[in-house]
Amino acid sequence: MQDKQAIPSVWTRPKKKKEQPALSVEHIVAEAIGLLDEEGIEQLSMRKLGARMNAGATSLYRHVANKDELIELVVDEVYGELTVPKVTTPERWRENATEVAGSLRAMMLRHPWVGTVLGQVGLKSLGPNLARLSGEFMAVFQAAGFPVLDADKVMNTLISYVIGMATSEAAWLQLVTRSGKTEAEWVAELLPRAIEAAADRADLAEPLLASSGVDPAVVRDDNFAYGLETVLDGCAARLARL
Amino acid sequence: MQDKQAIPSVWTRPKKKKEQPALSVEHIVAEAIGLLDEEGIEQLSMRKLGARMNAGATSLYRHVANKDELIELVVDEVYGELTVPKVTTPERWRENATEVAGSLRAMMLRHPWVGTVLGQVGLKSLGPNLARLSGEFMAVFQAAGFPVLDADKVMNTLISYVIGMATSEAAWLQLVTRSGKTEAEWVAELLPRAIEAAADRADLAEPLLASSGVDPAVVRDDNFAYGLETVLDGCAARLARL
DNA sequence: GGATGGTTGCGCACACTGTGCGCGGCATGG
DNA sequence: CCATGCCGCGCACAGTGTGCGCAACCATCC
Repeated sequence: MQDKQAIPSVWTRPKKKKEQPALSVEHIVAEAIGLLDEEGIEQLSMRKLGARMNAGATSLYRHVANKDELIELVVDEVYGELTVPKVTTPERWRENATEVAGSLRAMMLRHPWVGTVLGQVGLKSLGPNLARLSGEFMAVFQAAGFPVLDADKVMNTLISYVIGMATSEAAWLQLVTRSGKTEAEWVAELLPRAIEAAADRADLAEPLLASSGVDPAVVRDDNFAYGLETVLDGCAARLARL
Repeated sequence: MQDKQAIPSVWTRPKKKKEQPALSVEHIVAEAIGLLDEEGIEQLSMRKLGARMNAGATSLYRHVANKDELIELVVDEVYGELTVPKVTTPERWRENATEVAGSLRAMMLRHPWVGTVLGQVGLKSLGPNLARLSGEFMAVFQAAGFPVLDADKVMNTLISYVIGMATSEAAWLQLVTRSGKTEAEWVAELLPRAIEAAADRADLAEPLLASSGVDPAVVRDDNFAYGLETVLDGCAARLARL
């Protein structure tokens, strides 16, 4: 146990310093995202994060007020992965909205912990990235012809759908990957039980059977696209009604 | 410190037993919901829950496998508060869907912690109440004329929207109530900062200003209703397109 | 030069968490 | 009457977020 340098003796490397970029908010946030992607939200602890950066747990508190603030930073950072396409022509609002919705969903599936965390960070966060995004996304709907007040509500509607859907998908995905089995194995295992549970209503089993052979990821993609089209149809109806 | 009865002496009430219904799964779940409603999710601990029931923390483990299972039970229990109206006429599917969406949102605002927890309990739960509900809700859309496969997807779309919207509302509500201030005070305080942040895009401030004087709860109700109508319009379009 | 003051990393400690283990009392059934 | 099961509980362990104060560094100024 004496190997811990109680005294920085002469031959102990005085630590060239700066060999590591040391700690910084950006670095901490980046490593936190890495840890979250690899191990999930409930495995993120300040101690573990510190260890991953060859640092003590409490050292992080020099750069981050507390864990909640860290999470706010992390969430805004992943929002930064999203980009809203520049509005080309007003007629293309539907393609633009589809693209934004798709990239938001993709981001939430890439970082499955985001969904579980969104409910906890209130709107108090509204980091710079999210602020920029919502502004750019608003522009899409305004260009489409929605008045500002409507554009705001329509945008929230679409985002709510995507977040709701993707959160549920991500929870499922985390459950699957944590079990070690593949998604297809999981549904194959769950399917007979579900069918049995709905034995009295044979029709309820039909959607399950219909997608029994297909790649579950494709099924999820289709379901998402179906709902997205439905919501966009609703937006279009609103737009037509002026 | 000797007051702890190391030995149950004769004059120590041998505890008439059964004076309390003691511990039971139902009782535990009910108290957990009470604690969650009062203090929020991060304040729920087995020790605190035990104390609230005049019991030790670990006593609960006789009836509940672990905290995660408790939460699954609790979530299914609050799903039990929802009721799906009996299908009257197929034409009334829209009213029926509106009613279900509204009661789901109301439940999630009554129990603001539900949203934060939904992302964590995967579909692994699917307790009896949720199973019953989705079956009954499916029936509404089938009666409306949707084929089974479409009814399933349309239902998921609607639910995703409601959950996404209500989760965000609930997070905001929890933030507000935890601060002690009223919702109106909060927005009044936040408004100038938001307007300043969007100084370069004056039109972005318009939605904020438009609702500056109104009761925030009414604004939220309106926004939810607006999005709900939009989604239902999309469903109607799908139905018309057969 | 040397002193000074601010910044950074860290060890320690505290209050708290979920939960496995085993004890001792209780109710029931033979 | 004893035996068998159940139930509540105290103890203990590993792990958490985080406040406090020390030690080492850096840049600045006398």
